[in-house]
Amino acid sequence: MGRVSQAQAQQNRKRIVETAARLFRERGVAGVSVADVMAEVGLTHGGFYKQFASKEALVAEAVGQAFAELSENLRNQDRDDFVRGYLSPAHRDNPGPGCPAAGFAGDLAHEGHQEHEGHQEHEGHQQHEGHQEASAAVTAYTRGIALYAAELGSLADVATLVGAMILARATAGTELSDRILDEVRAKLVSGA
Amino acid sequence: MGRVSQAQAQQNRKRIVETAARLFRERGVAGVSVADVMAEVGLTHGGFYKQFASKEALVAEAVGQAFAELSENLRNQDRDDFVRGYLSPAHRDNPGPGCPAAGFAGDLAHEGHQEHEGHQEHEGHQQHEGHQEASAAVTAYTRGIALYAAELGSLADVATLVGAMILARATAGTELSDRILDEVRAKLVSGA
DNA sequence: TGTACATCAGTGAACGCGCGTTCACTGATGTAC
DNA sequence: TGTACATCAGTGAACGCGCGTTCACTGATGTAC
Repeated sequence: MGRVSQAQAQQNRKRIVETAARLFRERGVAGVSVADVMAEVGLTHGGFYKQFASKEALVAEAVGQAFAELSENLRNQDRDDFVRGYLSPAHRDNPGPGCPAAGFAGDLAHEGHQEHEGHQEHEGHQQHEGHQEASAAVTAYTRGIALYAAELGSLADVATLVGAMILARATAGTELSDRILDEVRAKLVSGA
Repeated sequence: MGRVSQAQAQQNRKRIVETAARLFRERGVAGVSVADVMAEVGLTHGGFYKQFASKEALVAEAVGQAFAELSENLRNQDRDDFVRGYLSPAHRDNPGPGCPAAGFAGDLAHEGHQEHEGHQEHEGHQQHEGHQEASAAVTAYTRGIALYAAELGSLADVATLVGAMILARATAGTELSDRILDEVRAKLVSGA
């Protein structure tokens, strides 16, 4: 296939971000290759770099996209309904369209720790005082968490929800997993 | 170097597990190669498979080791002290000897999701009904969480602690990160 | 207690594989006239 | 409105690299006598 209309290209780009946002939450960033995302959209992997500078850049956009979806969700239901849906087995077993704070946490957890990929010297800046600029993905994530807390009213409750979902997923298939959801729901939802 | 005494070999094995338990928490399982672990211990990577069946087996042992360390920790101080230490910037910035529930969560989060590594057909069992046996690492993790909850007295509090730590680490370097620790501490510790 | 031999922990090179990224190429789109 | 040409989104092969794992080899350890 040769060139494609600007409108089509723009739509393809959008679908790449949306698909990545879902796949990354399902399998983790490391578990999804650029080729996987492109194939799911129906394109070949080579064209990816016409739209994005790197996989890392896609991750950052996907994080932003996922939090935008969440924000929509939060505005369309009251707190208790949201919390009940959040702490459901359905949400635990279907992370694709689910919470980005829980879905991306594992991939960003170790971002601040030196030893990672190439990175090299990163221009002359030589901020060797351990300062380390945050990646675009981390910045998007942080903004998302702040927004989350603002809409839910409590930063501690966000931590509880996200912790419960991460633990419920890590222990999925066991009785403990269900108990986590139940006990936290009992604590966060007034009427049950 | 040729053969080594059984005592020495046993000690080497132990050091490999302890080193892995620390490095995995610091940089994530994917961020630490078998060669990294062996080099840190002072050995070459080839010998690894004389002691372990695979990297996956090491991960499982490392998870068990880390939870054993945590258990020791929990028994040696009262609840409020533990919680205060847990929600400290020191713990956030130094995950190596820290909480395994938070340190390994990111690596086990997507274990239950089909698409992973080779895995092949895994013998004739053909439990294709989506059942998927839990990996040894997930089993060790689940046991650890249960023990954690038992010693802390509340599964919901474990979720809150772990969620707070994961979010604080993912947002490390921002003002929000400190706020997470402060607000959750205020909620979980009676005397401030 | 000594001696001869088998064992096997550790070495270091090599293998396969997947993935992020690059690149020459294609041909429809967009634009200049 | 039509024609000529430049642009550039998408294609598919290829590159480099790191990592998990394997393997022939070494030589000190453990054991049998």
